[in-house]
Amino acid sequence: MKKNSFYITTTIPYVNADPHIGFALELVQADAMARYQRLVGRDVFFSTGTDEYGQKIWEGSLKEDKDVQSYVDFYAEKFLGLKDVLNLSYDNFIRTTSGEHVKAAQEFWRLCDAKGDIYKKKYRGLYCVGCEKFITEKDLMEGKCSLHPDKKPEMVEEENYFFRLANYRKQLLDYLAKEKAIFPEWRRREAIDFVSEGMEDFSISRDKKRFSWGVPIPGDDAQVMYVWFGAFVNYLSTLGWPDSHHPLSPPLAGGEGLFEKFWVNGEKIQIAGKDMVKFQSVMWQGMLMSVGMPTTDTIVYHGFITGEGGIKMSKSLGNGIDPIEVVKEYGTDALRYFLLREISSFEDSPFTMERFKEAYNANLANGLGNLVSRILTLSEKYLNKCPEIPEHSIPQEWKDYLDKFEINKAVDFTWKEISELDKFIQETEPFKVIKVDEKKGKELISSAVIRLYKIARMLNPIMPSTNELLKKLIKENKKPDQPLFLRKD
RNA sequence: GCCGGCGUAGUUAAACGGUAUAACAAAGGACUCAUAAGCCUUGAUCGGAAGUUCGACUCUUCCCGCCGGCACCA
Repeated sequence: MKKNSFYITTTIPYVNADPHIGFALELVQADAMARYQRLVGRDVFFSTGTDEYGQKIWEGSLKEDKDVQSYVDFYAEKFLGLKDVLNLSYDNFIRTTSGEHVKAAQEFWRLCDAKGDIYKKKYRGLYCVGCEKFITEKDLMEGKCSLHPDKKPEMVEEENYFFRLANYRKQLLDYLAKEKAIFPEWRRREAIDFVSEGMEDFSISRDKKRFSWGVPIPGDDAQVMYVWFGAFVNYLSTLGWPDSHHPLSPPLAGGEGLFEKFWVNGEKIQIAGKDMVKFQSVMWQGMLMSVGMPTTDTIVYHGFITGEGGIKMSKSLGNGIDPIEVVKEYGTDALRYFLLREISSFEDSPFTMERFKEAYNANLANGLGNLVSRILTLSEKYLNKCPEIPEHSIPQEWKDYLDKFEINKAVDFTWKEISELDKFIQETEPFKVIKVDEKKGKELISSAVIRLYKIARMLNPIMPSTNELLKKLIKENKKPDQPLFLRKD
């Protein structure tokens, strides 16, 4: 039996660059799942936000010669702007620099500390004065820092706080033994391997002497929280934890707050990139175990968007795609369509404008758009009003796909219906029948309209605006004034 | 090096121990309600080699190529 409350989050990106297409994918996937769950009648809370603390941010602000707060405000604004660009339906946007979040992160720290899972330990590592940070083997070139070969790396010792992740090895393995813990299923092995192959405690603080842009640690002025530790807590602070009364929502019926309703009693889903497995499915789950909170039910990992031929997108190659530019030219729903259907839900997929245009012309202009014109032109001309639409006509197969997070398959299914409806018109020829047998012709047209409405319903999570427009046109029995999707040449 | 994934028509993908399933692109055809759209027809011997089997794209081994993980950069 499914829980009625459904909670879904994305990861929160670092605000040191413009939003890229990969994060747009994550947002749109989460949004589609949130809309789907609402469609089937569940109570949904969908959260996203930005991670604004940490060394990279600090360095970024110095580079742009900006005050760090105005630097993060500037970039956070861009991420907030995606709400309109991508037509997102999130319920809250949490910034890690917000007062509520800082408070929550500190409270979480206290709970872990009270449990005895936080301790101080000396950390020894190679420190590069040029980089002003610890460097690892990978950064070394012939024993010297690759960025500062003139400066000799020093062995430096620093005392940090550590989290006793290793205490939770067994519990984590039990957690990861559940098939539902990770989607796609085969990524679970990666997490299990990580836990069983000598997973160690991890450091959760940084010395303020080096940088201070982080959440202050309760009871220790000399250190700030390491970004990971604090950032994870956004999944709780966005629900108003630890306060039971969140400004977003007055206490719910029965005195239950958002945190209780969604984190304690709801189904909890996180969406993240495939590089996050050990962070989200291991460290974060270990932290939840420490404070005795329920773990995340399922974490769904998507692949990366690449350039032509599976090559990583990068500025130097100039093969990057700006989601905002795509939306400007093709519209929000076209981008959502492409991300949710043509990009694999789980694996890496290439995104090029050429590919995008082909998919747009074939499936949106020639496919959906043309079908809508076809049917509504006939119905406007020959029917007095919209035929009666049956209440429940969402196919179970479509729901099954979405329940497994196989968004592309759900969209494939929808497009198969579109193609079959095209064939139905081709074969039954209502446009001819209507001239010789009015009753039969009207029946055929009505049946096409009803089938189109069913398709419109399935568009709800994928292309929300198109879904609304289409339902409206069908109800009003009007053909569109302008093509839904103009062909691009 | 170790662990895992991948390599199928021009492209993106699917399937299965018994002679390969689609979509897009391309070419040709009959039609016309529609956005010169839609419909029909046409192509791959499955990265390479060997083996198991009556039979392998599907199982095993080796090789080649690509990708991810092997933690504190997020």
